[in-house]
Amino acid sequence: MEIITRFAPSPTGYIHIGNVRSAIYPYLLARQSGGKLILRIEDTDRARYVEGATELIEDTLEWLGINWDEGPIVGGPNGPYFQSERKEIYHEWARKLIKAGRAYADPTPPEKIDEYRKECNEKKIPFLYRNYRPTKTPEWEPGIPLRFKAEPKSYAWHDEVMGDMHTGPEVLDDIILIKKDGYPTYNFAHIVDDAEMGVTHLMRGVEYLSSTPNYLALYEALKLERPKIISLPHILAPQGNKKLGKRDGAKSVTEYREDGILPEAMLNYLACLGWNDGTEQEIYTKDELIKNFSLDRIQNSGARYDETKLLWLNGQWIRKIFTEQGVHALYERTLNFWPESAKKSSEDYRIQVLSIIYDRLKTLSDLKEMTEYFFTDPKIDLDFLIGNKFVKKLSESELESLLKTTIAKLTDLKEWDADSLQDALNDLLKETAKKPAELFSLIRIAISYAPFSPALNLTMEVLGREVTLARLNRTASAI
RNA sequence: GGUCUCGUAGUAUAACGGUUAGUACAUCGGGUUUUCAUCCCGACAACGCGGGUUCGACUCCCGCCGAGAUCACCA
Repeated sequence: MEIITRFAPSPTGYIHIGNVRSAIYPYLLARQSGGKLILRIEDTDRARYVEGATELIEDTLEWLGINWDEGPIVGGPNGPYFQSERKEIYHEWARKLIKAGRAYADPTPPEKIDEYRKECNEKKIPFLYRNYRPTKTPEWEPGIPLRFKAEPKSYAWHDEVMGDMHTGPEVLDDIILIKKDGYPTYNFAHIVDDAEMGVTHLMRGVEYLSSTPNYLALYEALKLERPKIISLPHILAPQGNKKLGKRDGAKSVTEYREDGILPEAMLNYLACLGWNDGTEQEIYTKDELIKNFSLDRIQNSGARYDETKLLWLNGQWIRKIFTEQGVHALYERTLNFWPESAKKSSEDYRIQVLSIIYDRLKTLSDLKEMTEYFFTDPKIDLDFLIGNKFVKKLSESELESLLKTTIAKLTDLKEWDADSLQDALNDLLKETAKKPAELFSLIRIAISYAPFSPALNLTMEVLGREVTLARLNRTASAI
């Protein structure tokens, strides 16, 4: 049997890390089995609809490398893929239900319903609308909400993540199928759509677990086969025990793109939050995730979102891309992250810088802070010298003569490459009888005035003879 | 309140009847001729509690405690 999964967001804003996993897992499952992923936009709530949200969702999925087989943009045989354009389909199914005596138009005004609810709350008994069913119901027509006529009974089902489930009749109620405005509720629409689109595996957040019996009743009344049900635990906010949401400052997935997170790292991190394959592997490519993913190893408790680990993974991925695909491949990813001053320099030079700095990057945006001095002469700040625990022991005249000796040595250097530079530096250590910590710190500060930088010889090689000597001279005369 | 779910180090997780309870991130030490990072080595640190069942329980059962979800003409 072909596996067909779906991701069905409502276009009310961006996708954040708390809910993107319900796109990732269906994607992995579909791809691993050679099945299909459907993207469906659930836009039946016109009040909450946000212009441009659909594009935001598509953009996020594309960035993560999650492509869909049916849905907006790509189309498909079961369209339209926007619920707002499927009104007639829902009405058709609704009429079947009415005909079978399983749905009724409900003329009760909302205020009356609130009263019923209050009454129950006061008596501390559960509020069930089916106990207040109107005795006389009109013919259904647009403008009147349509309710399901529930039959109180027990249900048992299997949830691929949560295990065997069962509930009593007390959870079944007359849920609204079609709203006053003629649009279906989620409760009704998703069932119709999943059936029409042939969805076999239904993955969604655990928040739907408690309404599942009502959906089961609906499948039954509609004479539909129910799909496999998979409830995904929540991702928890870093603080407290709440599910991660926009109110906790959950950033949009694509915001991480601007922050210099690689999509590979993001996908890797999110997929492994609440799922593991039982091995001790930490770094997974998309293909490895597809290959190893399995429903039965999805965690059944919530997982806390931890940005530290994401950052670590991102660093790993930066290095992985560098070693496996080369500097150029990594460079392609960095285009938007260089400091302003880098624009003057050649691409070739930027690539040289990247190849010596890449293993210090946690995010691509670190480039801005970390490479400035490669492109523009740093401001001389003698506090760097005073603040260094080795350099500060040396007197001013000593500093000056050390710099002079270094300048002389480097001026005479035949070849300006990493090896020759290292040899020269080693000679200087001998000649001046200084410790590496003293001499190298001094030189490093003089040419970069940065809190950290790559190995000295590599930094000088990339900067070039002219710039290196000029910077050493500048410091020598500033002391 | 009803119904349902979950509970291994700070975090993510492994082990699912017999292990010194494993791994990774974080933290703290140490190493790799300067710094920061990488890399390597080491340390700290966990089975929510209480009863059973069993020769033996993190693992099975019961109770408690704690946490979460849901009870909308939102999805």
